[in-house]
Amino acid sequence: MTRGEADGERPTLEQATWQLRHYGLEVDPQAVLVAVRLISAGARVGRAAEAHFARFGLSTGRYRLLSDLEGHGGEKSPSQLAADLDVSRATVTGLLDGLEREQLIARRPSTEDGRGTVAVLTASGAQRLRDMAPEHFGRLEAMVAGLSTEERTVFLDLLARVVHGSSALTAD
Amino acid sequence: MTRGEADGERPTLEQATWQLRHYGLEVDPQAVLVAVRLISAGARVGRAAEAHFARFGLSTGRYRLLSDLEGHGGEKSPSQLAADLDVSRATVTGLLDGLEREQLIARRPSTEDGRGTVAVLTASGAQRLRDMAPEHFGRLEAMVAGLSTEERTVFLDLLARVVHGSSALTAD
DNA sequence: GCATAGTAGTTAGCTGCCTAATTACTGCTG
DNA sequence: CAGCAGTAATTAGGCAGCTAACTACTATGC
Repeated sequence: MTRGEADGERPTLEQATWQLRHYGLEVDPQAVLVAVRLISAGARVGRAAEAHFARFGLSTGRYRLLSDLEGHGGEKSPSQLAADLDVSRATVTGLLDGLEREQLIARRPSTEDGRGTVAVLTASGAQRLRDMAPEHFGRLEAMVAGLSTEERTVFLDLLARVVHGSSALTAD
Repeated sequence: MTRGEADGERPTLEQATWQLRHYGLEVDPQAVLVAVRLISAGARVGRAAEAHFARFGLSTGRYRLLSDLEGHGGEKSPSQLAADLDVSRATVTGLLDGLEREQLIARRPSTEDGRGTVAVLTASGAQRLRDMAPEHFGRLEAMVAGLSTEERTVFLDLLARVVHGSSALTAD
């Protein structure tokens, strides 16, 4: 291993510069680095969290669903869940299938809407969340432990501004 | 819609604080926010890039593979690709299958190793990359256009430090 | 009050990622 | 040089996301 640094350093500025020159583009290589490394860092932190979920038989999607349900009194319709988790209704159906199989949630027909269903957090589901919480949040905190409070504030601001910039593009 | 801000602002500090109190944890809510919003921002920017790839019949994985191939003289073994893209060899097999079907790459048996194969970027593959490059990099640049050069430098530094913090956890 | 448009949830089928197992070959070691 | 550990690529099977299409029901508008 000649590589001294982990690969939060990839691609390098040189690689980005080469690439842009190769295509003959007048784009700031540093800007490209910011975008690409943000994607990669997010995925990396996400995978680190996912690894912990897996020990409790959950995935990121399942965890987010349970957690969202808990923060909402333990009951919510699949459509609402899809909207709040920013995934499709079909995905929610799949997540609920898995969670129902393990009895972490239950499905009840809606009393108000004949088409509707309500996902209900079961006692096991709530317990599962409680079991994994300390280590989960501890791990998240550990990942950003290298940043001071001030740096975290700056980071959140910069993140928000990049997200804002990307929304403009997404809103096609 | 009462929501004035896009959802780079979710979860909110209040939500994180509530959750940590609910579980009785002594964890800094701001630290949790940083981790969670980083994951979400990375995914969002990634999806924005993916939307452009889709117009050219590619996915993020396929694009990364083609691009990596191009940066390496157009030839590489699947194992090497898996290592460099940080995915499993099985995933590379799947990506190559798709790319080969569209003739963007070709597979050749390795001359040195009887077990081995070499993925070769075809002329169409190189052309595809050239076709999408201007808009792709333009979009990446646009997403970070809200940050000054100094802010980008700070951002890259902070990102690297969070990645470093997460590596410690991943290296179980 | 009945036809039609819209919405809730599911299903089917795609991609991309994973791990585990399989097959084919290399290379070391006694 | 025979055997065996290791590596290359694929295959099989799983999950999570997607879109599109379908069913069942609601709500609206003549």
